[in-house]
Amino acid sequence: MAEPPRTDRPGPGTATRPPRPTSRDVAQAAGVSQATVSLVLGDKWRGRVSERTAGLVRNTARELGYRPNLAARNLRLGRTRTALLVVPALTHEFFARVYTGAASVAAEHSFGVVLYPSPEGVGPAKDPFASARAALDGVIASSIASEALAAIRGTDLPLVMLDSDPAGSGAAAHVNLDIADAMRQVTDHLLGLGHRRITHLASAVTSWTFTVRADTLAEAVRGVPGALVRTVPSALEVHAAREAAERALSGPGPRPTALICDSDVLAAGAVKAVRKLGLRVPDDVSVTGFDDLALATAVEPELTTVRLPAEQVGEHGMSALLAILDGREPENTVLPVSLVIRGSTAPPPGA
Amino acid sequence: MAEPPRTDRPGPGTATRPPRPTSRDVAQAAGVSQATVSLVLGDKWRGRVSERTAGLVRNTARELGYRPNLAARNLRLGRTRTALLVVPALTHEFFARVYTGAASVAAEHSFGVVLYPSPEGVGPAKDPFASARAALDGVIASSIASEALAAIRGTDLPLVMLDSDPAGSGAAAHVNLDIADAMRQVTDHLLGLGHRRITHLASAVTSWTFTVRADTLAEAVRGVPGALVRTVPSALEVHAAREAAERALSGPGPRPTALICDSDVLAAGAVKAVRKLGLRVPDDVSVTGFDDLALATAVEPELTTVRLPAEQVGEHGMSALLAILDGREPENTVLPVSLVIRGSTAPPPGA
DNA sequence: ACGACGACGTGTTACGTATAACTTCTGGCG
DNA sequence: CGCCAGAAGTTATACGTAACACGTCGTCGT
Repeated sequence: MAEPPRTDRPGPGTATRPPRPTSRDVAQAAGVSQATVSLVLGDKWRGRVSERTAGLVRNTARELGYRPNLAARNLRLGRTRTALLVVPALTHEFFARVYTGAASVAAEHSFGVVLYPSPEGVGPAKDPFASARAALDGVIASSIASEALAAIRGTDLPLVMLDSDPAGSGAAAHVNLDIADAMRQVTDHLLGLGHRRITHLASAVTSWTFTVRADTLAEAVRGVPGALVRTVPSALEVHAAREAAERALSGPGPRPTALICDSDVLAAGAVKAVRKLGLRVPDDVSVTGFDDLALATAVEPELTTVRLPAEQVGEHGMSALLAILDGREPENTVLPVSLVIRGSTAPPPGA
Repeated sequence: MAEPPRTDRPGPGTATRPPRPTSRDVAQAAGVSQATVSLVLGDKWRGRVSERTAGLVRNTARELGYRPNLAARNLRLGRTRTALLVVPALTHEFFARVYTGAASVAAEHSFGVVLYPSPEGVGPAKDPFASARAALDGVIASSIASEALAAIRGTDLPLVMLDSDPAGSGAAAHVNLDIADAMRQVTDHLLGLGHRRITHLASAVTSWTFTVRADTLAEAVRGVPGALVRTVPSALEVHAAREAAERALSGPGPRPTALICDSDVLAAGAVKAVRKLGLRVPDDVSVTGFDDLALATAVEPELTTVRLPAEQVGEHGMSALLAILDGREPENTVLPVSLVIRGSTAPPPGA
């Protein structure tokens, strides 16, 4: 049924639009000078313009439907009150939430946020600015390819990095999640339940946040007698994860009793794999996720996972950028995370 | 464990930035006039500037790291190559995908897309432009509150509406999904399996797309002997949906054998409700979704649902806007949808 | 030999705003 | 009466770019 899109043509449509009124038009209509209009509308008229004139100007502006020309203002002021947010993909709920947080703080300060969805992973992402058709005051970047990072550096725009390596990034500020602590909590939880054979279903893309997880996990089990960790990489997609998890569970050697997944998406795939092999979660195999997406409570059993405060990441990132633009000292923040224990983890069978 | 965020202060940080080079700086360095630089870099020099000079200018520009000042260009040209996309919330995968589609078409034409996440449902959303700190060429709006619509009309910016009532919206173009056809396919599928007692788990927000679904469903079962449809509204959230579905399944009268949900999110909640009552999907109760989100294949059983081409909605919307801005006639499009049959539907028990 | 024409550029202007610097007027005070 | 201070505006300018309308050659046709 590959029915083609139906299309038809509407009426005349393109009406000729009258030119937008400028501040000079308002001035003329109100019988004052353009400068006065600018003063009044810019709220800088205290002691410079009489109350009566100010009111007159404001009314005239409203009647004419005056809206200031942003391009002209930006040119005059040399800043745009606009920040660029660079993320791998908006369809990942985590990044959508980061955007939401950043945009809400921005709005409070009359700032805007434009997005540059850098192609996932190592994709081109050569130049965020070829595509970002806006004048920018600063950049907030998350999980970004190094070529893109270089392009940003070349612009000498202030840069805030999110959830990425704090060392040598050249960023003016960092907002990080306490990923190491998160992984430690997950590991402690599983070890405490009695699990010893653990498989780490990891993201195939290697960025700082994922590297830290693997390293922390390795370190956390060191010295625990009998503990054994294996790592299996997977693309961040349910069915890729299902296949990877299936291989991990049915491979040679003793079957793992717990799967630590780098994302709730991977965990959902892992759950499907367990079921497909005729086993049950959490009775036979425990599964943990990461992120606490909406997905985590939509699947069954609901996922034990790490709640990452995505909105806060965006909020703090934007705040840091605003501080920099204000000439203030930005704060490097490390946000705490929390383990949310739900139904996908339990003691291993026979414990 | 409400551990507060740790913060610390980085080094000096705010280095004094050298002023960005302008086209005049490039001109001086290359020993030509600013006009020539503008011609060369604007690719309008064919037959006006010698090949050699053009090359010289381009090299000098690159060496100085020249990037044109967008604000100045926008002021001069009177357009910004920027569109505003108004959506309820980016954290809904559907809208994130609409954005992605719109942004990709925009990028091909050196356009940018800025977002205005209008508070969901009837929220304030008074003025998309108070928050949209960008100069705009046009607006694309989806599922928008009527106050916001009025604010947009007041700006005489060209408006393209997505998935909304084609009648009397004042939009210059519409991109719609064939929602009625979608609901007809769902209904036919379930009726064909033998279902007669059907509950419609509907969205509590009443926008065009949801109204059409209810109307179409009512019409589709008309004349089918014994067919009975009830409607239960719910917020677009898994747990709200679970509770609504639970009430629907355990209420008085004969239990429905099928749940038609207005969203995969609602369907996921419905599945949980069925399970909680000790019943099975699809053996005891069939469940259908809408949207075909990632969620649809993450839950078990995988959802029978309607695939909505979200990216295409965004793409067509942006194309229509570009057409309008070009002075061409925009196309009003109705995109076809398709029913995806997976594991959440089956014949009713005892059929 | 002379005018015309093409090739190659340049001078100049306007876009709409914010603001520094200047003018004008009124009243008050010595 | 003379002068100054403040109130209330206005004039003028710059931000960086794009593009229109000219200039200035050298060459070619007749």
